[in-house]
Amino acid sequence: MASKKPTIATVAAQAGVAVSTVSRYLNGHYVSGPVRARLSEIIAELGYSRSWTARNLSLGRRGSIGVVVDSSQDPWFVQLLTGIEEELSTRDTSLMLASTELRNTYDPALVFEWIRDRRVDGLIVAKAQRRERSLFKSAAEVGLPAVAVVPDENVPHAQVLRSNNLLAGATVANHLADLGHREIAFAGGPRHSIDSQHRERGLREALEKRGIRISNEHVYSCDSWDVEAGSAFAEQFLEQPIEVTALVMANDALALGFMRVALRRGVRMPDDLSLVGFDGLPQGALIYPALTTVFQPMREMGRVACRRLFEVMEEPGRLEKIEFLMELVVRETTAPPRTLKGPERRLRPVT
Amino acid sequence: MASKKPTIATVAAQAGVAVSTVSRYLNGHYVSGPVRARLSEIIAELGYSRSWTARNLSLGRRGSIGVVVDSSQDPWFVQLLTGIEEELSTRDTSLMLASTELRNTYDPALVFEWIRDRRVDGLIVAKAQRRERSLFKSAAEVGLPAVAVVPDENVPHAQVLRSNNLLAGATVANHLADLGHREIAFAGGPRHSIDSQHRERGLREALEKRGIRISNEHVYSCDSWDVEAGSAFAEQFLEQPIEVTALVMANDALALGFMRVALRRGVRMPDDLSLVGFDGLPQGALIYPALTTVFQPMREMGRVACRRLFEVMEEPGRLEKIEFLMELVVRETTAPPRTLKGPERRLRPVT
DNA sequence: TTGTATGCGTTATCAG
DNA sequence: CTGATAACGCATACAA
Repeated sequence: MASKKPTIATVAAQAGVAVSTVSRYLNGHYVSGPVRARLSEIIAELGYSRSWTARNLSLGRRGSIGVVVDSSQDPWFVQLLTGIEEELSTRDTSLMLASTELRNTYDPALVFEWIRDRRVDGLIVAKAQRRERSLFKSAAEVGLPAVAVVPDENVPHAQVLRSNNLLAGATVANHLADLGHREIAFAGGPRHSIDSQHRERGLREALEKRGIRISNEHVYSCDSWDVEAGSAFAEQFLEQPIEVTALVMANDALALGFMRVALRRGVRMPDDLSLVGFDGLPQGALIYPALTTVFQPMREMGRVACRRLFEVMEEPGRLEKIEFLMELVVRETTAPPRTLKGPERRLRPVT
Repeated sequence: MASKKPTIATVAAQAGVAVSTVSRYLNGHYVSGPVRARLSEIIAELGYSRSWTARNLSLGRRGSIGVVVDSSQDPWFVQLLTGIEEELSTRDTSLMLASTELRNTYDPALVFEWIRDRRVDGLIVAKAQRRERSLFKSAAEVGLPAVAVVPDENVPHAQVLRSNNLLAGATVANHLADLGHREIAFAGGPRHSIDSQHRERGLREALEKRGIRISNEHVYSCDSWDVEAGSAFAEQFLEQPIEVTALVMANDALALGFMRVALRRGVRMPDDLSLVGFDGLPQGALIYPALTTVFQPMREMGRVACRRLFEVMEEPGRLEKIEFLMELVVRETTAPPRTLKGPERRLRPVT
């Protein structure tokens, strides 16, 4: 039973050198060969390891970063988190989580506390919206580095990681056009969402290049980005005969919500309707039929976000924008359209 | 632009008292009324807030706890994490995440480092298995408090949170019996899993009380707990005509995996087969048909795990076992069995 | 290359 | 009730 945890002083005494020498050794600064050897030996023997708290205090840092998101339950976020975790595991840094909607109502108070109290060395904010503006602002005011991952908004005060939604939309367009679809609908997220707009625009423009137009009456929008909104949309959309052969929804969550209702009402995908989402959530692959989607490298984004944050923490540097490409993942909800105009267009509601 | 961040000394000077007095004020110890008032005023005016690093150093703690799990992607874990987060947000404590299977292979090295280096004040280990034994052991050796959340194993050195799987199994039994099922199958998790065994036993015993026996050839087991294993099982199980009217799977992930394959092969639930899982993952409610399950209060367990950990951190206390009840959630995959023995038992594979 | 001295911001101890 | 002062464990100018 070790009497007490050895400190740098214990090691120094044992080795007959000054603590500063040990400190230098620990940090890989100059120490003579013999001393280095002796130290390494003693440290091993003592089972010494330095105190991160003391180190942090001395270095004037907190040793932890803050990660902010609407809800840590979000499957999208979970992927991002894994990336962050991966990067963090090599960095002697812990993380604090803040779900701004932890209790069903938006409450960023905790994050503001972090900023005010300098509780964290940096901030990663996922999917920031307009309401997060003031948060970035106060972070910037106290010189706290921040990176925004796929913010659906202009973020003037932070490093920014984005996906190329325009290209993503185009990818979908080509996929559907290749399959032979010419009647296509788009259901966006909230109207003001830039991401949604980009995905739509990418889709439309690429479609137009191939001579396909999305008529305005086939463009819809949902009030939020979540599964429920997708279901609500489906209830409406499926109320009347389907006039298109493919439906593109602005993200996977919406699409998943749509699918549940559609399946329950007897709409078969891709037979009666091809469906595409965006994001590439693992969930989409676990259901039947598996959802065709455009994959966003969330995990890699998590790693990069973290790395970039550390870069800026070490030396303030310019604000950067980093862009990621999304990649089409064809699964089971897309197929060539069935001969249209037949009298037997199916839509049999479940009793 | 604030010249520098005010420290406790700044406040003390400004108020004309000693730092120790300010410290006492901060910690709610004895200070006279007038001083208290003056201090509160000055602190507000200065925008002072104390340094958590310094505080931690002085108190000899790390200010962060470690949370260990196979994979932080696990939807079950995500629920638990939310509970932990909730509790943590009131506690000036951050968390470190360790996924022991972050890189596809089991590697608990990081956690052992935490323990050796005393990087954390406590440990929450989710779903510990036999392989985590040594981890709890070394934590105990250095006096690091640990709590195990639904370990599938005996854990001698930690606080333990469990669910009553026996009762959960019985709940399912009664539900199915009430619906009129008499031919029931059970597909467990890994053979050595205690949880799986308990769920099975609870099911069997309650069923037997109602005069229903599960024949041994209708008891299966999967190699792991995940979706893929469920799918693999389905491929086998559905190879031959279904001989039961209901199937109970040992958790939701397995059931979800089963469903995907079953649906693709044209097996309809609950028409052709009733299906039940355990855990109550949100995912189960988002698909069609929604999965009937037995809900485990993961989020509350997260909160309790965290609270209990803090209790033990503050004063070592005895090892405790806390038990939670699971609750039947009837959704769409269970219904009365269709008249059996008809010639028209359906099993139409998709081409 | 190494040692000395000081700072990091708090808390706790122990006189007053 | 309040004020010095010593930890807490490490890093880093600066001197040697």
